[in-house]
Amino acid sequence: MSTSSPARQQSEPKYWHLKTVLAQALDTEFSVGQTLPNERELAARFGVARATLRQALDQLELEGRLQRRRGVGTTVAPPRVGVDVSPGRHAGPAAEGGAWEAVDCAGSVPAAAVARDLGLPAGRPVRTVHRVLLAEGQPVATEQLYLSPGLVPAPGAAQERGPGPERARAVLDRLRTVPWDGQDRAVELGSAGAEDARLLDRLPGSPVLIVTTRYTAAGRTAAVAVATYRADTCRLTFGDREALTLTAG
Amino acid sequence: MSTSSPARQQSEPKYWHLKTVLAQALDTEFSVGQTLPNERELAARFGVARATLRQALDQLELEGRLQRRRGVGTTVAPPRVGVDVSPGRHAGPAAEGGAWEAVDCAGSVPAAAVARDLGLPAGRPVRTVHRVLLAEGQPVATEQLYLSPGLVPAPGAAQERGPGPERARAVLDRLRTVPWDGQDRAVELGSAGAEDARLLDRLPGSPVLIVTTRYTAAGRTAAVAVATYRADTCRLTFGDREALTLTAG
DNA sequence: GAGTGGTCTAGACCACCGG
DNA sequence: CGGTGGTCTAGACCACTCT
Repeated sequence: MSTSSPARQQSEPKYWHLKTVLAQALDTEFSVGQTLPNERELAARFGVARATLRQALDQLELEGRLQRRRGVGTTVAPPRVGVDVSPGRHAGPAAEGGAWEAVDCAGSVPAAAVARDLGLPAGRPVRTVHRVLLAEGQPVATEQLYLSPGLVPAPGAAQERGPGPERARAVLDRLRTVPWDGQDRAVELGSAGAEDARLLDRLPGSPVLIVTTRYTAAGRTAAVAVATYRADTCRLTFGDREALTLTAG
Repeated sequence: MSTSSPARQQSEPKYWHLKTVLAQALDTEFSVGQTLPNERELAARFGVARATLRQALDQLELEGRLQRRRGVGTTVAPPRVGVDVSPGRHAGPAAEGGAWEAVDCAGSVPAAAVARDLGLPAGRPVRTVHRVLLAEGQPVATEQLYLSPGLVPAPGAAQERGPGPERARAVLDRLRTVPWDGQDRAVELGSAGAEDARLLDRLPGSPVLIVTTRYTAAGRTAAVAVATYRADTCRLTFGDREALTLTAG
């Protein structure tokens, strides 16, 4: 890192250098949860425009090192929480650990790609279970579980009238009786929609990890789960590494 | 989308609405590979400042719908390519599909977290194999494979003198003879460092998916791979879904 | 109401790519 | 060289949270 090294690349952006300096400061001069000086003061201290400082903060937030809340301030984020997303051989969508909390069950129109996976025409509503994953008391993921028609019997009048969470749990119970063949998963980067952002206590457009799981039963895709994880606070784990199973790490 | 809907949320940001409009235009009026009007013209056309337009484009690029190249322009991106990252029971780090290309083998200092996984003191260099994953002719991921000392014998003088790729392949060959117990993986969001960005043909700071794999042999972590995937162009798949195995999907 | 981060503007200049 | 996206500025106002 000596400045005397010859023929360095031309013009390192200010925000990049700023990010490096800030990252080092976070390691040495701040502790988790501590509040940083406000953006206007930081910008002045470093002699840059606020927009430039924000570019550096944006990246640090993306890497999960900072947490910003409007009206409150910027704090040093704790290490990302590990969330186990292992396939688990013949487990169905309702067989996850106990941290998922059923929210509601209703009909909704899946995205075109999901409808295709289910072998249905686009635009048609299907029974959908909505769940939220809590880690350390905070919601870190939301999931929409789209069910193939006829997978579970139509709900009785009793459950249909009940409150949302109760209806959802009733459907999940029935899903446990389905003989599942297997599943496959995909992870990609996305940005939170308005609804997901609200549930995750983030701003719309925040980066999220989207996990799409296809569950197969009787030789075809019978359910598709689209889970949206906060990218700033979550690390998805596959395998037996230290992940939150019941209590937090 | 009717504006007459009552009690909508207060003040939708301009860039958010802009993103929605652009996303729809991409679906209906543009085809993959097509070049969009330049940013100054788009901003003028929508009656916003260029910075605001760029905020919308940033999100669309994050979602993998656009591809921007300095000095060239903004084009409509093809669908993300699926990359299989399935664990594969007792496979070692050298047992992947044929798309990985060995680049070099040298000594390097792993990050503190990696050193801890390997049971080594921080700051100590270890033998490291560097690989690049090509998909459709383009590099989409880079990987540093950190090896526990003593895992493979010191290289003979012949390989030590050879060019980088040859040295790397020689080490990978030796790794295939190691009896591996298993592995576990974690996926998280990060931003590309200067070196990774160069190899992936991206700007520093670009969002990447970081896959950390720990390989165990003889009951302990004997190798750690840190792979960096372009988040804009890659979808990581676990399972038997349509992923690129030999040729592209 | 005071203070924070989020949005937005209208410019300027720079780095890079292609012809 | 001209045109593109990338960086940067110095402001302004807004939405939100807390007191």
